[in-house]
Amino acid sequence: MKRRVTLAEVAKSAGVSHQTVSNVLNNRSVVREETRKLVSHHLKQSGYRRNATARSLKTNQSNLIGLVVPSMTNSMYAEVAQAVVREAERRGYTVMMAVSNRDAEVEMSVVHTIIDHNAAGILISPSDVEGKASKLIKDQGVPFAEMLNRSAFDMCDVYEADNHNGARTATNHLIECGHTNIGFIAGVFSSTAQSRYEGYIEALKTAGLPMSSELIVSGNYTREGGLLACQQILDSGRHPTAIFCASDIMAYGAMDELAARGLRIPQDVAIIGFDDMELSSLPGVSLSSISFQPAVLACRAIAQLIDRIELSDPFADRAYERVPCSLVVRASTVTTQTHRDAS
Amino acid sequence: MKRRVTLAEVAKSAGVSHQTVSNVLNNRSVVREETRKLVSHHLKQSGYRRNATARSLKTNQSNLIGLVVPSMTNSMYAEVAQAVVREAERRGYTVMMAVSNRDAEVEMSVVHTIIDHNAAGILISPSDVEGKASKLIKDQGVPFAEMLNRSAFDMCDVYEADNHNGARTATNHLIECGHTNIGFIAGVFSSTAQSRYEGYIEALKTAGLPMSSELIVSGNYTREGGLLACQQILDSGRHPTAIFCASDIMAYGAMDELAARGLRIPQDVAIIGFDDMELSSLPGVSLSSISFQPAVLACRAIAQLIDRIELSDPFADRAYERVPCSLVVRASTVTTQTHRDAS
DNA sequence: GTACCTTATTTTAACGTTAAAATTAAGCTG
DNA sequence: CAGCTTAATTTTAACGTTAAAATAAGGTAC
Repeated sequence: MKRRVTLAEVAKSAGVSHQTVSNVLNNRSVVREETRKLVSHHLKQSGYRRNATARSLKTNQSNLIGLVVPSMTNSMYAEVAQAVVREAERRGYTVMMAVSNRDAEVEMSVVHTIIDHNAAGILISPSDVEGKASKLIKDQGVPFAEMLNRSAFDMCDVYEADNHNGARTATNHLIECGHTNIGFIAGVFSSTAQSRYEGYIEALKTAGLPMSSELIVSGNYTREGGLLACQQILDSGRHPTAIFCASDIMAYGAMDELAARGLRIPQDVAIIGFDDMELSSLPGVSLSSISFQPAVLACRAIAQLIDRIELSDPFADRAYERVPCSLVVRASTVTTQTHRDAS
Repeated sequence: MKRRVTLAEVAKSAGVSHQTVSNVLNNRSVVREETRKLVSHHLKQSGYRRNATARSLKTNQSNLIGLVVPSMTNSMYAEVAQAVVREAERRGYTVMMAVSNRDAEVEMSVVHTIIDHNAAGILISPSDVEGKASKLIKDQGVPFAEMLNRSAFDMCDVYEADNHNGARTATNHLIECGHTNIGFIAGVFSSTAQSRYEGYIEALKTAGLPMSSELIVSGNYTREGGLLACQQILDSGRHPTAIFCASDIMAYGAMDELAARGLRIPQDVAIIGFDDMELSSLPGVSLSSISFQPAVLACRAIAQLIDRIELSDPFADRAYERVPCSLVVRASTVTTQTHRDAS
């Protein structure tokens, strides 16, 4: 590990004190123009780079931001992570990334580590509904926001999709297509999963349709989980003609199972997902879904978080953004070619 | 920002010196058992957490690892990132994530930032074939490895797929299916793209098939790029009956275009990709591809990097792992149902 | 000519930790 | 019991930076 050039070394070579060099680096107006030029020259020549660690220790503010997501194999979170990382880069911040794997204990641990590194702010998509991690962050006084999921800790900025209305819209779409026996593949316990469940229930109620617990099975936000849930629903003996999946990923698993049984989509069973992932529009997939642009949401969240960090504006109102969802109809719910990709 | 408990404060409350507390924290054997217990108790009670920044400044070693990838919307890199982040977490490291967006200048900038933060090591999937970033990292004496791509800088650990053989296998598969007019959608300029191109060429040559520059078009590793390249190939007037795409993502774009033109896969045009992404196995997609488990590769790369950091073993041989690729045949190249998913 | 600004720069101290040196206490040896 | 060894602890200094205080030089007012 090669030792890097320090401020003191540059100072010596330029024949000034280290503080003057520091002043030049930080654009303090006290420095005489002539001196500034001299020092700048030596800075450039030496290839000097600020030691972010030392700076962070002294000023007690890093330009590190923590990002905690449940998973990254779900391409929605990958998109979100990319949006966050790039916006952070643009504004001079570096992202410390952590994956909680939907485990509350892991989540606490990574949040601790992030705080240990003196993060200036944290963006979290909480896995633990109780909000222990959020409480911890708040206790440590670190600016933060919740994203795509909400924990019981209800005292920070929240950015989420309008999951309830989205789920209702999806279910209504199936009802409008004439389905009366509609299965639901739910997510794991989380605010988002809960809202989507409630939206589904509300739509059924409003339409006066009966609901059956046998038609509601929980997946675990994976393709495999969707497949298993689909199996269970199909084997329930309730003969569903449509299934609403709380995420596209799980819908893919359901499609696997339907294909394996030789059931046609949508003639035998219609399918609609949630998230409208990139690949749902592939011609061979053509999965109807609920769209809400998570990257845009993430971008807003990180931008606002950095604003808060830099302005340290504790009086700004707590943000609560709930972006609208829109229905994307594709071949998995309607047969007429004309309606395909009516996004 | 709430001030955190410091070592000195714990020392005061326990009635010992700060150094003793430090010794307890670092499990130094000099501490008397009785004292250790006393201090441990006060540590726990105060909720003390090590200040990673201060520690890093003093010891000149952080437990931060930089990860630089070209993109994250490509789910292959998302998988890789997840693998790296989780293995790093497991070993007590935190990942600073950066996206270069395939821009050499951005890449240099993020690498600089990562080094500024005193990263203990860096894992990079270089975008710049010249390897300026790799040279910079090496110059700064930071342990690092290249992954999934190789730059001209040929003096570090490299982990990549056997792209050449993979591409040859893919092309041979098409040839064995009876195709003689085979298009190629290439990647952008990179070692990986180059190797895949060479594998394609070699297969054609070996089979004694003519090659045409009109059948070789470069995409940019996006679905949109694949679509445009496919258009160009189909409009060339060379009537290809099969297309080999240097990545699954681009293959998806090609499939979009084929569907738009009403061409059947594989009857009119067969398609094979590279990377075997998760969703290529969806029943409606069924894209034949070349598989090589990037997450496994990434996991090996990060594990080895951490080993190097911790053992600081400069005498260990430079690693060069080139993992084999395997052919996955699906419905996009063969019609018989029996061969589907013969992974 | 002394007192008092203003401007540019330097000196000192501090952030929280660890390494190294110094101190203290206790035990042993001949 | 002087002299030495060992064990446990404390003191000092340092990592590279920035904040705050101190200094120096030059100008202005009366």
